[in-house]
Amino acid sequence: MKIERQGNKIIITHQHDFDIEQILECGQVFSHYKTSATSYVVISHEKCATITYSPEKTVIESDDIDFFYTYFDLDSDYEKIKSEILNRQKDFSKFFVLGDSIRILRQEPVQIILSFIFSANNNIKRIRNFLTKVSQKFGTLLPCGFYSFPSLSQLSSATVKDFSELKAGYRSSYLVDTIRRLQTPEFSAKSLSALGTEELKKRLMTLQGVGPKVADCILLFGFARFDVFPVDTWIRKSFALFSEEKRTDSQIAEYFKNIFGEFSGYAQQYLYNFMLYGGKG
DNA sequence: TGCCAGGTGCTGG
DNA sequence: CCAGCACATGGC
Repeated sequence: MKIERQGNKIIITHQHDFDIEQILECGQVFSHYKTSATSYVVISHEKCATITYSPEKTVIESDDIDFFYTYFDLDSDYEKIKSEILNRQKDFSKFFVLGDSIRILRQEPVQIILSFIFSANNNIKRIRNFLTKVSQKFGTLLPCGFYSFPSLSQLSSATVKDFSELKAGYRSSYLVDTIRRLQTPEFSAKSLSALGTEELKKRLMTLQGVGPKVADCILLFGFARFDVFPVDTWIRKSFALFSEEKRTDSQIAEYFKNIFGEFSGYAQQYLYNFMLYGGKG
């Protein structure tokens, strides 16, 4: 893979480990828009990037290109990550078939926390539709023509009724309560980043609507903690490919973490993507 | 149409 | 501690 910087652009060629469709459509991010057959717009909090792509190259363009260099995890070596996974389980390569150019995005924690609270027992289309409505109601119209994901201060006035009107259902009160708690000292960015993975998971699980699975997704996508293995309905189904034994979600997570260790989060995302697109046909 | 979706909270044993 | 159930909503 070749990464080139030109002004406010990043140009990627020889794209062995970068496929923008795989990256954006693998269920890790919900605040992006397909603007044409060959372009996307991605929103992270108040930042916006335009991505145009072809089999030969991908061009990322933004007013804050440094931010998106980190966002797309361009410092990480995915050849190494994939080989580490294969070292730990030789026949895992079959799960790369439908997505071997995924990257784990470095997303904004508040956006991830609120998005994944809504994700529980829900489908990706509806999650995206809801978050778009939240952005339109509470966010700011950006120069790129899309709305920002709202800040906590923009959301601080939101009520249960507001979210109910946006069809958040029973999650409305979880969101309101979480928005309030995220503004308290125990959820300051500084105090959270000081915690180890297990301690941070416990802290996150004190939030309404955050159980073990949502907490793992927040750790992986919002805090770049890769020693987690979120178990959702697709991973639960996939476990039949690994063992005939009936296991609980936490036992399934432990099974995979024992194999993949510090690369668990990456392995989970490849397996999840395989099930999501392979399972549907 | 009924089942399912990147599950969680609550309750009873 | 764990199994079982209710839950808002809409995609398919």
